[in-house]
Amino acid sequence: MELSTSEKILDVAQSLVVAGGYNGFSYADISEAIGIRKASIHHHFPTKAALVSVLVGRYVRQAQEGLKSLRDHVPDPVDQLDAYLAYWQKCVIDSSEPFCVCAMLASEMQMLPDEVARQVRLHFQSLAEWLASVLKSGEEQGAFQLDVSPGEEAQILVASVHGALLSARALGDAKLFLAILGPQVARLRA
Amino acid sequence: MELSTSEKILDVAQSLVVAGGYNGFSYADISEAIGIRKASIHHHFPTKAALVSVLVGRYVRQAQEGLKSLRDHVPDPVDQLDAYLAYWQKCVIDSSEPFCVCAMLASEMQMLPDEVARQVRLHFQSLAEWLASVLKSGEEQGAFQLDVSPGEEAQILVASVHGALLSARALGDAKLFLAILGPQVARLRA
DNA sequence: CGATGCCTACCTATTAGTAGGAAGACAACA
DNA sequence: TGTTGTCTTCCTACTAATAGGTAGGCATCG
Repeated sequence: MELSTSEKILDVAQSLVVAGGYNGFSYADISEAIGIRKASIHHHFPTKAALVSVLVGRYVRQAQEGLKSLRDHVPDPVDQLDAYLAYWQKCVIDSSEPFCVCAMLASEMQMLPDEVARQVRLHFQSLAEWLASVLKSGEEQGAFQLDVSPGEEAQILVASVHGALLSARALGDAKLFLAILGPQVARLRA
Repeated sequence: MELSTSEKILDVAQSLVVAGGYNGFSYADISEAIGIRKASIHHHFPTKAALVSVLVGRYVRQAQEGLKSLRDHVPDPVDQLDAYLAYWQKCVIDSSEPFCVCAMLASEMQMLPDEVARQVRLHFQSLAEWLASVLKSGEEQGAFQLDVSPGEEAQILVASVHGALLSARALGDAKLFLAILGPQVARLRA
């Protein structure tokens, strides 16, 4: 089935945000990409702030669903963590989405519309919570051995993932992502 | 002594880049901040690309000088690493420069002028090299115990530092930086 | 003198956003 | 059945503000 126009707009806008952030794209860019007039985009999303807010909302929801289904369908916490990292590794390798929308926006935090900033903050929190719960389960099963609390270890992982995405992008070296995260998860293993 | 106009321009532009990236500021912003006309800025820096290139060049040079003098004046590799992290911790805590210029620009890599992208890439490389040499010295002295090679461990640290800066910014929590980096350097200690 | 620093005044392209209309889909209804 | 009326989608055409950048003039200083 064909994608609806508003979904096409969101898809294009998302890849533009990933590429250049909130100030790195315009309605004209989207217009050109999907063959529609600028005014038609305003019909679907009255302001840029509203567009990005819907976009981030969708992204956060999809991420939460993905992480939740990972916890539900993959039994082993070690495999859950591996699957999460494999997702990003794939994104980086095939350049389909070589950066996290919320990480991108977090770097521009100070100039984001309030609502978007709030959403980004919540995403960082819920991601850390998910990782903390995975690490805690793994620790209880004796599969992980943590130096600090699951919550603190989760914050380290969140930072490592985003930092590794950034390094890979900066150096144009997709393999760098796993080179950084590999040792980081290896040391968690009991 | 008074700062020269071009240094004032660079200072303001740098804090604007840190806040919002390459596309997050304009000549008008600088003009307003230092009380000078837009055209006068063009007199000092003919194009925005040239301005940012000079700005990044200055930043990279200062960083290299700082790191070099740290290696020269601080004997212990462990103290060298601590001093490097203390520098960023201070920047984050007092909000003087809560993010790395090159990390900010790295996130926008795909839309940067070629010359600036090159400079950012080089900064990431030289930072990793410095950290690798510090880690190697520390390992040889028995002060560090590394799981992987100094080079790989350095890439992990670069990613951790930038990721921690990003998390601290995203959550608006300055203490998060050290909460992430503390355990990371602790595990390196023999 | 010439170079430097800063100015006024201007330019063109692009920005986000608006007003109002045409075309089609889809009911409700006589 | 045809005929409304409304809703959605997209359009042309426009706006005011801002973007980066240019031309040329006026002081000042070595």
